[in-house]
Amino acid sequence: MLVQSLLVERFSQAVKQLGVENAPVPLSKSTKAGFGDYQFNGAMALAKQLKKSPRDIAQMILDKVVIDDIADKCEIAGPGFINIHLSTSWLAKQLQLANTDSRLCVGRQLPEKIVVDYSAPNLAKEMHVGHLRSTIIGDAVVRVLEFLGHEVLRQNHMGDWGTQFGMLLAHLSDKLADNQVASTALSDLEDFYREAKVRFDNEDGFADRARDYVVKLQGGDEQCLVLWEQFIKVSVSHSEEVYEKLNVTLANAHIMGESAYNDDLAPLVDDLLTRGIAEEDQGAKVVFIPELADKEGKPAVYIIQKSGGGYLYATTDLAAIRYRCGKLNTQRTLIFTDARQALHFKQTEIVARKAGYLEETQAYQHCPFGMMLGKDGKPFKTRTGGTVKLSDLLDEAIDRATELLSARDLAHSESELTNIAKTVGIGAVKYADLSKNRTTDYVFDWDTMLSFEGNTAPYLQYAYTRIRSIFRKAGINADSHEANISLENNSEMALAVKVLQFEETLLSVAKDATPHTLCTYLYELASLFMRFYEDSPILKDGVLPEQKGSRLSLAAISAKTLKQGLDMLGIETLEQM
RNA sequence: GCGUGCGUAGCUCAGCUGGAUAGAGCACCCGCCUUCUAAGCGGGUGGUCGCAGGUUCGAAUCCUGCCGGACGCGCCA
Repeated sequence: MLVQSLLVERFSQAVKQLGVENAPVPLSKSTKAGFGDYQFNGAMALAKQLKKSPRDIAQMILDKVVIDDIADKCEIAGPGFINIHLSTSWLAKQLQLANTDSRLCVGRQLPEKIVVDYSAPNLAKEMHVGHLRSTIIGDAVVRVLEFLGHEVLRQNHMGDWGTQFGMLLAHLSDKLADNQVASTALSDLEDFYREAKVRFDNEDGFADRARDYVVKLQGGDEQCLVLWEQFIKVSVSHSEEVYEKLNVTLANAHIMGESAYNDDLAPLVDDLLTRGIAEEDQGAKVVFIPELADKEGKPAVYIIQKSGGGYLYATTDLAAIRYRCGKLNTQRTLIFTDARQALHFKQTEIVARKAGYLEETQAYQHCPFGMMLGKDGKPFKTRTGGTVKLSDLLDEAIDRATELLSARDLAHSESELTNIAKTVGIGAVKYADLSKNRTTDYVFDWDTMLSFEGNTAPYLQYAYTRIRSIFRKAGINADSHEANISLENNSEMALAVKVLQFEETLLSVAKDATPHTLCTYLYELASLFMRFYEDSPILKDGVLPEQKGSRLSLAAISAKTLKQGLDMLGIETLEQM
């Protein structure tokens, strides 16, 4: 149900009848509870044009607008606002429809084929907290897009082909020669990387061997590839552990690492050269981009092949576009990486469009996110200067949840306790990250990240368990409870309006790739449910049977919406906590 | 130097196409558990929305300039 669109439609009809063509119809949710549910703000803007006072115009619009079926009353307020109070019976009817529909009356969009490129860890190292954002924001967007009916192709553009692999492979080959097994040698990737780096910097001849390995690897040397595959296999299994713990939908099948495009790099450079899009400059193959010229008219430079012959990530990303937009024929590509790469993707898009790898109808959307900073405002590091491993953060979250749970006197079994701690802890970490606007830098703080109070995932999960508990106690199946709804008090009304705003929230998330708006929505929904819960008793004595049925329906649709919404954030719900 | 994005309560952050008295959470203060889970609810303290102009009936939001710090700008990804 798209309430706002419906109202916009009605009001634009009315405005048209005033003889104004193409006037904007500024209509939005009301900013305050006393101002109705939605407000129309267009009367003021029309005052000059129609040479009438805004309040008179508001009255004229009210005379024309057909809205009696949706709204109980519309009133003119202040300079000429029209405050719309939705009809209680209409709201009740919409809620009932949603309550009996498995999709909560959220429509399916015209399906698009969409590639979502996210997570993309560097396989040379272990995943650290910085990878959290790309992974879970991307995953949430994927889930929303799929729920809305799109065909989504997840692609994990893993960093599995860089220069640093020479060093790592040289080190690994020595370890294996010492009869070590790859999985034990690589049990801690951070340590392994550090050891290799020390040797690279200090040990005679090691750096040369490392460089040799790079050349051999990119040249397709058999033995070298075997070694590489062992390394990748162990490293990928590390990431998979994290994905599993994080409840992320990324799987093995979604891996499309940098190496996957290796064979296409040389032909791609050839193609751009022969078509005159790229040229040689200072020994390198480059594309000049006049669209991004500086003040003196000097075009930006986009290097696709180094003077030594090596390829860069620009080449790989162009190849990725060729594959996704050419072979897979997708209509939209979403890429989640940090904001520092914004210029690179802008240039990549320009070049790809010029070369025709990207058609005009194909959208290419870089979805940047800010850096994670420490409390001092500098890039986040541990006290010793290293990064925080993602798996350590998640373990800490589960530990703190376990601690909190055992301090409570609840009759949970050991296995329930483990499950609740995991669900709450992981949920809290994910929500802390997802609830922030992704585009700006943000401060990492253990206590904020691992808080279980206020605007957090546990709050949402708790609201859900409260509802489940009511149904358990009443012995009623929440999924099949469809009693009539009648909205009688303010908290019921407010909750009802919020429930019906679910679909417009999802559309906004899908359009802008911003899951934090879904977080805000769910928090407001849960918050309104909590208020309803406090002042509208359901199972207590003195509640009339119809009232009980209606309130149970309201609780049921709230629970379904919460669960569905949390599911799209990749956050699990619980029956009890 | 040029470009991108940012500056909102003590802290962490929302604030969509300009709308009425700028909102949450945390922290702090005061209330609320013999009846649906207190990971909760109600109330309170706390703001020159970086500064100065401009556009507008109306600006945290749009434009310009300045200040502050962040990131990026030819062989890393």
